[in-house]
Amino acid sequence: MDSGHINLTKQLKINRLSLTKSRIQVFDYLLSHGPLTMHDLLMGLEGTLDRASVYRNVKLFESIGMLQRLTNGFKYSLELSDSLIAHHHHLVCISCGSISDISANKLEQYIAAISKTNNFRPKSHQVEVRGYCQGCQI
Amino acid sequence: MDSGHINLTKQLKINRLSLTKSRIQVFDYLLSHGPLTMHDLLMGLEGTLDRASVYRNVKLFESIGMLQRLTNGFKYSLELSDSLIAHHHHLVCISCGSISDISANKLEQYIAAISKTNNFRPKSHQVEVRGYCQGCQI
DNA sequence: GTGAGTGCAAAATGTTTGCACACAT
DNA sequence: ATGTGTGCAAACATTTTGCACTCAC
Repeated sequence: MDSGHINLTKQLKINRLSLTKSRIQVFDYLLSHGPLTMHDLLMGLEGTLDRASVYRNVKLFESIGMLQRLTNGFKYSLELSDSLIAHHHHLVCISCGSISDISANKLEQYIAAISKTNNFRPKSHQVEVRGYCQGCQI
Repeated sequence: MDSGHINLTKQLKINRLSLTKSRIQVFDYLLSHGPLTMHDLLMGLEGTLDRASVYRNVKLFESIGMLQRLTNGFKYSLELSDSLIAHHHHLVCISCGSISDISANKLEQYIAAISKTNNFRPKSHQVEVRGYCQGCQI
């Protein structure tokens, strides 16, 4: 899907970086799979792409703000940033490590309201809820 | 200071874990040095404590909810969690760097509600709003 | 006394780097 | 054409594990 690469192409162009096959592959994989561990990303691209290239491009995407890293215990997950996908927050399972996205409009409203009450002009915010996912509540 | 270990002792007892010298050392180090990288923690305890024990106890503290890992730029930091220090959130000014505490009951309630809707059992959460404080909104 | 916790050293994992070749512009 | 990006393999860093010994209860 070329249409899906518009953002990638644009971001790379802005930063005077080449649009390469590797970068498209990493981007596509991130786009089609939610928050991913580096391990999963490496596995998903194994055989197609060298580990070093995955690391290099993840780092590069991070440095130009296309990608964010969510830490979770000793592990972390990767996902495209808000500028590329809809703004959302996270439910992090402290048992199995899975991370789910949640969109919570009311939460946004409350944050806006609280900020206003405190004469604060919000620019960005981050909400992370840690606990047990459905499968880990045995 | 034995008084500082009351919480540690209690938490360990609740979880039927031993109060050991290593655990006291890790706890004390976290208590006296705010958010820390794992590397800093290891360095700080080097010579006193084996790396493996630090990892094991950090993991253990985390598993019983005494310790939280925070995203700090692209690294992670460790710090004692809300169960040991007063729960609150932050308004971080990206201009002057000032940080205000906020307590937001509605936010707490809403986070609980969202979790329920998602069949998620929350244990802790973290909210950070970044923006401009009153004095910096010129 | 006994099981949980520790240090040690080695293994397993995860990440980075140097270099020669290949590809995007 | 030429400088950027890549694969490969080795170096380096981080985290985990097995085992025998020690300590907390």
